[in-house]
Amino acid sequence: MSKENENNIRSAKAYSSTEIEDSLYEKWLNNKYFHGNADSDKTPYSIVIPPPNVTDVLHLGHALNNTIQDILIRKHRSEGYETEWIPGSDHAGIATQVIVEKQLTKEGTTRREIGREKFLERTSNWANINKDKILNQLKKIGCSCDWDRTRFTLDENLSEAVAEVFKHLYEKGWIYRGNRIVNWCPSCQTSLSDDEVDHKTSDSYLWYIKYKLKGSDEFLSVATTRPETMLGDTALAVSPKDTRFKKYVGKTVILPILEREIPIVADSYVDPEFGTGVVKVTPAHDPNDFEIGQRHDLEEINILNTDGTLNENAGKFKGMDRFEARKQLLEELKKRNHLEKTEDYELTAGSCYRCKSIVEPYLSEQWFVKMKEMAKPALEAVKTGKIKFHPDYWSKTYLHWMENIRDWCISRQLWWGHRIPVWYAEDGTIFVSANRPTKEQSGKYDPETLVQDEDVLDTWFSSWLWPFSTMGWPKKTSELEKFYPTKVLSTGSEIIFLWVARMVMAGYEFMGDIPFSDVYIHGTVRDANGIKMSKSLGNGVDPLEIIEKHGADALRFSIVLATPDGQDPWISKNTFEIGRNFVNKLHQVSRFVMMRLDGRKPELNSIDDANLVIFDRWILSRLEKTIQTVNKDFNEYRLSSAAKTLYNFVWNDYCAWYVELIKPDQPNTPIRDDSIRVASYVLYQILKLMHPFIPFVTEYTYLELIKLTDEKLSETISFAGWPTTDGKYIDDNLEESLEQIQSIVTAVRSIRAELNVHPGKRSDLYIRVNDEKFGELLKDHLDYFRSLAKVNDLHVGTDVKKPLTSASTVISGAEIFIPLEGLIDIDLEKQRLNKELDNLKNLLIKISKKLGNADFLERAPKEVIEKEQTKKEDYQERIEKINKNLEQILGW
RNA sequence: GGGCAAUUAGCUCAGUUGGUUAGAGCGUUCGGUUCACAUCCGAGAGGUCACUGGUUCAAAUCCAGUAUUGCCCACCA
Repeated sequence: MSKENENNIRSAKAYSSTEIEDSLYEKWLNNKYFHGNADSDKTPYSIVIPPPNVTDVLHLGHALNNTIQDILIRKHRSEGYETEWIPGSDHAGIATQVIVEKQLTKEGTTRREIGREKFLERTSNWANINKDKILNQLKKIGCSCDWDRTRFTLDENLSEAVAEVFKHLYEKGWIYRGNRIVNWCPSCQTSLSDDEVDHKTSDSYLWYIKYKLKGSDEFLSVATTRPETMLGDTALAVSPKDTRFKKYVGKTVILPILEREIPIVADSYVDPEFGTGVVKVTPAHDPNDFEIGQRHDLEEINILNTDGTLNENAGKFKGMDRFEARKQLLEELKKRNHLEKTEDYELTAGSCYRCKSIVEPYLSEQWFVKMKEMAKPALEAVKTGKIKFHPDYWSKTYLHWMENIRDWCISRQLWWGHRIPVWYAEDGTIFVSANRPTKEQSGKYDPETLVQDEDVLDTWFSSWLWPFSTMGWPKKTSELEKFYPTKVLSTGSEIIFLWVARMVMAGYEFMGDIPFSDVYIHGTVRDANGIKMSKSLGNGVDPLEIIEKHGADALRFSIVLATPDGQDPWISKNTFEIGRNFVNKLHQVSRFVMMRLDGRKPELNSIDDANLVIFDRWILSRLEKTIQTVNKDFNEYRLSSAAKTLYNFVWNDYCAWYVELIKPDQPNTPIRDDSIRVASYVLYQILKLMHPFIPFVTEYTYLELIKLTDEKLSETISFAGWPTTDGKYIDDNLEESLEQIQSIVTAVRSIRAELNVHPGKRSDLYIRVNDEKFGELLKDHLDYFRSLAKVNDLHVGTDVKKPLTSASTVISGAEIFIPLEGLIDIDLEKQRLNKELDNLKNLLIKISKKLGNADFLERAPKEVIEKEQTKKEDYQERIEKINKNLEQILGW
């Protein structure tokens, strides 16, 4: 061992992540380990990142999601796949624009004042700064993305893809312009998709308004939650089955205040049970009324301006804000005796997911995409298992939505985004083109007179192309050839519809193939009280703070461990201690093993197993089982389980038992050759297995370890390979034997602790075994567990006699005596034995009952009965022995 | 209203084809200056597996219902 290396290993008692992580990451970048080669012969394994919004600073949800992706990528990189993880970010239309507009408001100006061009420039600058911040945060976490292929949804090529897709769908007749009721946010001045509207209940009223029948003194009463919309009423509707109102259908009523004549129609939408059984129909301001209007050919009267004030159709209420107008209108109705009554009512109203304003259903001209046809193959893909959800139950959610899919409103009244590639001539003729059409394209129209649509496309209209637009589509690139389709998409459940489903549709429509075969849905990160973490609530934990304090490895490992498969993790700040402690533990045991090689060469790639003792073989058996379990967990996307499996193997099997077992009983003696070789071999496998989870400490340790060997090994653990297993060392009998030894050690420790024997004090140990074979096993390996049980002289055999004053305990197959002259409190010892006795007696009663049941004996499988029989005998035997020991105590 | 999930120790969770003395980590109690690690080591206490029925020789595990919680979807003027 070199002096420098020795110093490295021996210094730094506790692991210090901060000194190590940044420099390792830089090295990885400089060596381009993360770059996927599109011309490689290796099997591809690719992932596209769910692009974080440029408005987001990294929160724990990102940390979790990106750690998951990095684990999958790193694992497959180790396995020898050509991995490609494409990073990037999303321009996040509304969210970004709202932030910049807020800044403008503070500065006393508005976007309209500074103009489109300036506004976009400013927004773009802001987005670029934030974008870099976010991507750097991903680097801090250790994400092994291919930064050479970093993308942004507004990149030139991605914009080209958007325009191409728009054109393709338009020409296919699947994009159309329609008059539809959209959700309008008067504050953001934009339409919102259904998914962007939050529905919240609040205490409100149900107002009953009386409409006078024309040419009669009769009135029809109508219940409404939004009285101001009556200004846009163009009909009343009743149920066709409602006998009460049959006679009125076809007649007209006089709309109060505006005195407009409107018809009474019959429509099955109306529920006779609700309210008065008569509905006011406002086609321009309610989606259901709009449909009634379509069926009955009713006029659509819009009474609102885009900012939520009332327009000229509102008569004297013109110019008033919608809520003020409601107040005044109600006054007026009351005055004119048209308000019959007012009831308390729990109202559900839509609010803008961003600014929380109450959303207005609003009639406007928007662009839509027909979805029904595209949904068909996407539906099949999940039904037939071509695309699998993990956990599987999310596929139900997906299918349910797909089966009831509705057309997608893709226009947004914003400036920040992909401008709709549509140009209008004065007579309304439409040209679809990203740039101003040329003379050849525009035919008889002068291109200079064409005007581009003012609106931009929904943010998701670029996101849904992400799996292939990031790879260069519509160009035919080698990246597409190599890395499409990707393997897995990892995301939260909240965007299964918004994003996942649409990507599947786009994949089929534009690539003719699925975009990914697996969808991994992870939980939503919650705080210690189960509340969803969010910036606005201020209950978020900053990942960077955790990294600074405990290291990225600790953050990664903790959060994966804390996230149950398919469920929401509850995270508090000390959640991360588990990872920090574990990383330190691994670091400590690595130091120990490397030090205790004492200059000998480790064996890393294979193990000479000629002279191995039981403990060596045991840890190899455990190792192989661990590899198998971890592989299985990975196949099922059970990352939390994989982490837990590794945690237990490293901490319990390796550190607590194996490393303790191989420590010589005498100080300053080298560990026996074969055991330290096995220890270093297993350590090496551990590093490889753990690397996807905790990349930094494992790389650091790996680099230290390979300095000690002459074996030709990769310069980075990234390409060191994934541990293989052929089950060669798996030996259940041997594991069972070791468990017996462990239970003896534990039993001895337990007695000593309960009798308050000082941990440093050694004592003799007598073990009376039932059969000689077990005795031989113990005798053969005395030295190796002597120190664990603090034993001086050890007596093992079938005929060992119990020393006069000794504590005793009984385990399966053996009786254990510890002579403790003068140290034993007789009452305490009696208590101890009686407790054990009671426990066993209860078990015996239960099992006797079971074995006394004729049905059980008749119907249960033979093995089960035999097993129970053996257990019963074991309990009986132990009871007898304890009884004897108790009797003996009485003789003291 | 519809759908999906969850309910196991004080807390966070395992328990994958029914047979375990129902486990882990944290917390808690007791004891520890052993030359890898106090970010540690050893030992202990702590559970009618939400409730009620059913299926079965056998249920934390399967079925039905109830309750509570969370999420998603749709929303009745």
